[in-house]
Amino acid sequence: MPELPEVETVRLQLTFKVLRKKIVGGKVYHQKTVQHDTRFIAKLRGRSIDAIDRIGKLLIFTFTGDTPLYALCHLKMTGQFFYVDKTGVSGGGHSMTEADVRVLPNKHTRVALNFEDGSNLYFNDMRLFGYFHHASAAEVATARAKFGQEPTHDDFNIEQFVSGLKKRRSAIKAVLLDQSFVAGLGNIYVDEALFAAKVRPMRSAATLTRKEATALAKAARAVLLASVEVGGTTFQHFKDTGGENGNYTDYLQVFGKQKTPCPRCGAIILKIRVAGRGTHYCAQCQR
DNA sequence: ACTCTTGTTAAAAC
DNA sequence: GGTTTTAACAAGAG
Repeated sequence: MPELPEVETVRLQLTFKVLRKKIVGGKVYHQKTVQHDTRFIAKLRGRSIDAIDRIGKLLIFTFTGDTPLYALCHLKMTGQFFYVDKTGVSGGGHSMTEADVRVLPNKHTRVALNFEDGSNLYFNDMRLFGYFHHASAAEVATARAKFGQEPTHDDFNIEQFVSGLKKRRSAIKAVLLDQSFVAGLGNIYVDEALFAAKVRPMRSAATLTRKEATALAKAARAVLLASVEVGGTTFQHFKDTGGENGNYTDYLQVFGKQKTPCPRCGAIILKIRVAGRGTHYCAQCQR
C-alpha cells in the first residue's frame, strides 16, 4: 500500500538509478497500464528521464527532448518499480532475492524500459489499478492542482489545516484520506497519526479542538518524515526499486496491531471500519 | 465458496 | 460548488 513515504522512497531511488540514462527500447505487457497508448515506447526511444517529481502519491516523469513529454505514474495498491543493471543484479548496493531477479519480467510486469547501458526498469502491478502513461504539460498541471498541501513540506500551513477541519463534518479519518485536503496520507499513516495525536478516527473532524487539530497536523508530518527516513513501510506488497522491504514496519504503533496491547497504555488495540477502511486504534488513550 | 484487503474516482444525494 | 457516502475496479490470500 504505497503512501507518500513509499512513493518518495521509489522516487529517490529512481532518481539515483535511472536519471539521464538514454532509453533505447522497452515493452508494454499490459495496455491498460499505459492508457492503451500504442506509441508509449516509441515516444520514449532516444530520450532520457530528465526529472522525477512527486505530489502526494503521484509520480511525475519529465523526459528530455525538443518537444515536451511527461508521464504520470500512480502505484495505487500494488504498483512496483524494479531496477536491474546489466549484470542482472539490482543496483544501489542492495540485492533483490536471486529468484526475483531471474524472473523479471514476470507475470505481473506491465511495462519494461531498456537503457543504453544495458540496465532495465520494470513496472510491476499485480492488481492492475496503477498506471504509467504519457501526459501533456496541461494534463500534468491539472493533476497537480487536485492535491492539497503536503504535511512533509517545510511550508506546511498548520493554521490552514486546523481551520479546514472546522468545515468538515465527516470522520477525521475520512478527511485525512482525502487527497484534496492533505496529500500523501493513506490507511497506514492516518491510523498512526491519529494514534500519535490521541484522536479517535471516527470523530467528526469539526469536533476536534484547536489543540487536537494542531497535534494531529504535527503527528502527520512526523510519521511521514520518519517513515521516509527508513524507506517506508512494507505491510503487504511494497518493495523498493531493489526489491527490499521498507523498515518503518518495525515502528508501527497501531496499524495491523489489533488484539495486541497498546504500546502507550496497555489496553487492547481494536480494529473496526471507519470511512470504509480497516481502522486500528486504542479506545483508552485515543479520545 | 466466501470474505477481506486498499487508492482513487464516478455517481448520486444533499 | 462543495461535501459526503457508496460502489466499482482487480486479483490474490486465507
